[in-house]
Amino acid sequence: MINIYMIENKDTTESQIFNAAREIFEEKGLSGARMQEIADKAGINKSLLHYYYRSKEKLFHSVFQIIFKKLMKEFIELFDSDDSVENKIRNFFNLHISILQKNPNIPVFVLNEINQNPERVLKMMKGLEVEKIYKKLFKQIHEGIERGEMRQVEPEQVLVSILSMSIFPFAAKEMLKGLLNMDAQQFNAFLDRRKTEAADFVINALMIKK
Amino acid sequence: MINIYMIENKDTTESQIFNAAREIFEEKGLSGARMQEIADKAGINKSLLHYYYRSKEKLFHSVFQIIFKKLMKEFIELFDSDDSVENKIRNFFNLHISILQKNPNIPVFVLNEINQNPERVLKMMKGLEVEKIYKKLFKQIHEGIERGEMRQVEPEQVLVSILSMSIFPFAAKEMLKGLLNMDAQQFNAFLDRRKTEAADFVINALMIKK
DNA sequence: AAATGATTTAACCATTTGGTCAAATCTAGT
DNA sequence: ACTAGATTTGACCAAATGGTTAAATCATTT
Repeated sequence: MINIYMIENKDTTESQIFNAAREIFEEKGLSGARMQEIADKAGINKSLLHYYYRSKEKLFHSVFQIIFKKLMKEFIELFDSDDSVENKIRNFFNLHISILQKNPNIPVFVLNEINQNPERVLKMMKGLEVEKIYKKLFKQIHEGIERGEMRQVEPEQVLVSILSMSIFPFAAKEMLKGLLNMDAQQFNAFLDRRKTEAADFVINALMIKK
Repeated sequence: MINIYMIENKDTTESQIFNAAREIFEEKGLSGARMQEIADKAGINKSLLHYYYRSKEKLFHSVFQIIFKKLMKEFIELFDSDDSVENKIRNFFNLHISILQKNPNIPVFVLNEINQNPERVLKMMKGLEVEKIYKKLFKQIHEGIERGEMRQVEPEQVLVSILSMSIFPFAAKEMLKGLLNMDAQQFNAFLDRRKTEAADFVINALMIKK
């Protein structure tokens, strides 16, 4: 079976299949994707898909699992550090928006599948130490409030706001482009500015100014 | 439970079909929905679907159009008023989160379809006066900045942040429940608190305190 | 080069699915 | 009651789709 480090290896048939499947599934979702289309994109016979991954469901599961776990690991690494809250927020928006600019389809893909099949995702999350995403951050926020440096906020709300502000613009990309009347280039520049603007926004919402 | 997204006349066959289609499409999306399933839910024959709506695509289009336009109208009404920025923000989170609590599937449904078929959505938006969503709000923010009451923010970023913070929690609902270890009831209470917490958050991010 | 096991292909298959059609039934106007 | 038009049904169809299978080909070992 494929693992996270094999995605890059473009030589093997298995990774060719995997990468083709990843592209198609990201674009069209589970029910929208066609096995024939994946085979075509991988440049192989449809039977070969079933030779490596016995069914569409299994192929999808491998693809989804790897993308989802990678995403979660990024969140965890960033928020589980001993860095200051302010630095975590700045680094998060910077890094995370940059990653999604290169993989703009991931948010809708993941959100859609989560809604379609919550059990799968919940099971996956149990395998990861997801509480690492917020454990330290929440403690830091509580301390900040006690010290009188931060407003009386609910840490869960802050975390959700941070995730919202970085993920949603990608999920709603096409709508926002239409709404704000931007072309692809302008929207990309908007996202570049957002890396610091969103961080400033959150920090100002959080901190009590002197 | 009756809410504004249901079409008024519940008696006619057409509205029965429409409501069944709305439920199934919201849950499973265009490619995931089955005409037979919609017919079953409407309590009618599958042929009747094709009698009223000639094809799956046409049925989907009617459903999507109505949901999307209603959604946009809400945004417009709220932001196009002469209310203060602060009131607009408070009213928006209050009203919008309440509506989505009753229709929690709409965000993923709409976001997914927007990504699948951006042209359809863009065409729809041209029919509405979408610029009304931000025209007055942006002017108010610019004035607030000039008066020294608001930080030097980019109005577009603020609008996107507001939309993110209210819509994303619904799109990511199942993931957030898993992440924060909440059951349905706890998550609903979380959303209730969010109506004011999110508004406070944005207002604090925006305003310069004395 | 023969044998063996892994990989790849082409031809099929069964089911699902969106859609059609002609007949039946119901409704309203005369 | 009769007719015309709208509504509803059940039987059917063609295409699409996920999946299977047996045979062919390739690579490796002996």
